[in-house]
Amino acid sequence: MSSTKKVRVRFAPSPTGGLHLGGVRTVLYNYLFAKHHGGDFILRIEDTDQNRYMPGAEDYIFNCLKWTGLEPDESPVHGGAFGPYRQSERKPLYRQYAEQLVKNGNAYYAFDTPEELEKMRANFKTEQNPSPQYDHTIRSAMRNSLTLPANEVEKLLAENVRHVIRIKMPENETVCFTDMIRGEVSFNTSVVDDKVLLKADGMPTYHLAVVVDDYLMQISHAFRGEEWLPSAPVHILLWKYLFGADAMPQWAHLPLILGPNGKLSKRDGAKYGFPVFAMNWTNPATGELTEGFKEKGFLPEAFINLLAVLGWNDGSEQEIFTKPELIEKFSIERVHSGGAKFDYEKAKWFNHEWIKKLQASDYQLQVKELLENKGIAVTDQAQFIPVLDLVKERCILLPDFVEQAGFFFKAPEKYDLDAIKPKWNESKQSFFVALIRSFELSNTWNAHDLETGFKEMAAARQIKPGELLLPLRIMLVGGKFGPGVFQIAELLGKEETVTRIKYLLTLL
RNA sequence: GGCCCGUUGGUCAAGGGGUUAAGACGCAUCCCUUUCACGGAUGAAUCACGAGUUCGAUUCUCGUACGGGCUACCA
Repeated sequence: MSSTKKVRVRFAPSPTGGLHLGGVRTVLYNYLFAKHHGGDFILRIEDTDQNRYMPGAEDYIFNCLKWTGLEPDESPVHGGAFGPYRQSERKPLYRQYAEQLVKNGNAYYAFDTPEELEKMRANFKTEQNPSPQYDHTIRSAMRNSLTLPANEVEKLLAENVRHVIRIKMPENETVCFTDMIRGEVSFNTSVVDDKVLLKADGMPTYHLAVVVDDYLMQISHAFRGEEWLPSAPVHILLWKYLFGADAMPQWAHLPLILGPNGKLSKRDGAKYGFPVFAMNWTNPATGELTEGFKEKGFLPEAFINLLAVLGWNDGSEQEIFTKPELIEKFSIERVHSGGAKFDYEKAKWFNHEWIKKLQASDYQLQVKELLENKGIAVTDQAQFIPVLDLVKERCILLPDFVEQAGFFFKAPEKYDLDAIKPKWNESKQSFFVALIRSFELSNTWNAHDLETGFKEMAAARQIKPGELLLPLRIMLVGGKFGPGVFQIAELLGKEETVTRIKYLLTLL
């Protein structure tokens, strides 16, 4: 391992839609690795396929990075010395590398039309080989610079006939490399096809672009999803042909995050009721909305934490990690090689832990907005933080605060009267009338004194406090939930407490 | 079909030739709490299978099965 080289890693999404769990985790691992080693985290936009380009997707990606706090050091918006960071803006760069490969005999021009390719696939398709590839067994039957006479190739090129450049995969060679997560991985070149490197529109494919840009941007370590493993031999060979194997970054292929049935898809989210994208994403073409973790009520700290330990752990029993702790402890070698099924129940547990761990002031703004959206105005700012602190252990997702804290700022709309009525009687009625009186007369107002006074009154009337506590709770809260009833009364204030008791008495 | 990767409780996982095979989520029971939670305790539940190597395999090797990924002028 050459440790002299500065650590530079990149996340290279294509702006084709929302950013899902796996993508964010790849960002996270890149980010953590870079920061751990004092290196740079680069974001490169891989927009070489104009057919799949989705307006808004690039801004969306940056918004997700901002929300998660995983901001790059270099990117199309952050700048940097290795730009441009959008592959579409680098288009003129790639052709020379492809041509160099042709010149050296490692690639060739192919003039086959889409129709001809389709025909080839249909012709060679058999039961044993349902998806024939453009490989060493088939390229001799196609129209390319390997089969056509040199003068005709020149003529076609001169006439600007649409063509691509394909890599010429060697026959029966073994390509192997050491993956930082899975160790030695090897392939036989005979079974990998002659991938297109430069498309007919002059844009590079991923295969060429990733190698050229990783080289030009001096990437030291390349992390990507396991789905790229089968095309790794193409990239390894390209590195060897173009820049030398020594210059090649170290690879790590991250395990996939699985849904209930295989690779996690946004469909799984819709089907099983959990988010798959980091933030809400609306497909501009269809208007279809896919829910995000942010809007579902996850804290970014929790989101990062749960993603980090989905496929990685530090060997200890620790599960809750702050970002600085992750940066300190992360190592790519401790990432598992096996895929992990995403467990939404555990994800919620992480969020719950973080709601408890963080200060209420850290997320008060989000909660206030949630309340206001439900028509609950927070007028008393001084009470707001104490209220949140009082109820936060009951909240798993941010929207839970609406139910748990809402009644402090707006009287309940519904009361669980059925919980009181069956056992209601005259003596209880008169107790509460007296309680109102004593509350009105009291000149202190804190939970402890309230409770003492309440219990003394109950004892004097020979009623068990337990018989009275639940009714009082319903009067103040509306239902059988929430913190200690006298703590609620304290925060509610004398006036509001009395008002609510009086109102409920009229309903009983 | 071919190729590649993987496989420890339902899920995330530690461990890695000899262990009572950690821990967490979830689930169940109990304690605390005159609500709901939080917290605490306990419990059920795991090394895919078959060969080999070995005094001894969950751990190493090879097969098999199963799961997943890839197989586009998509990334």
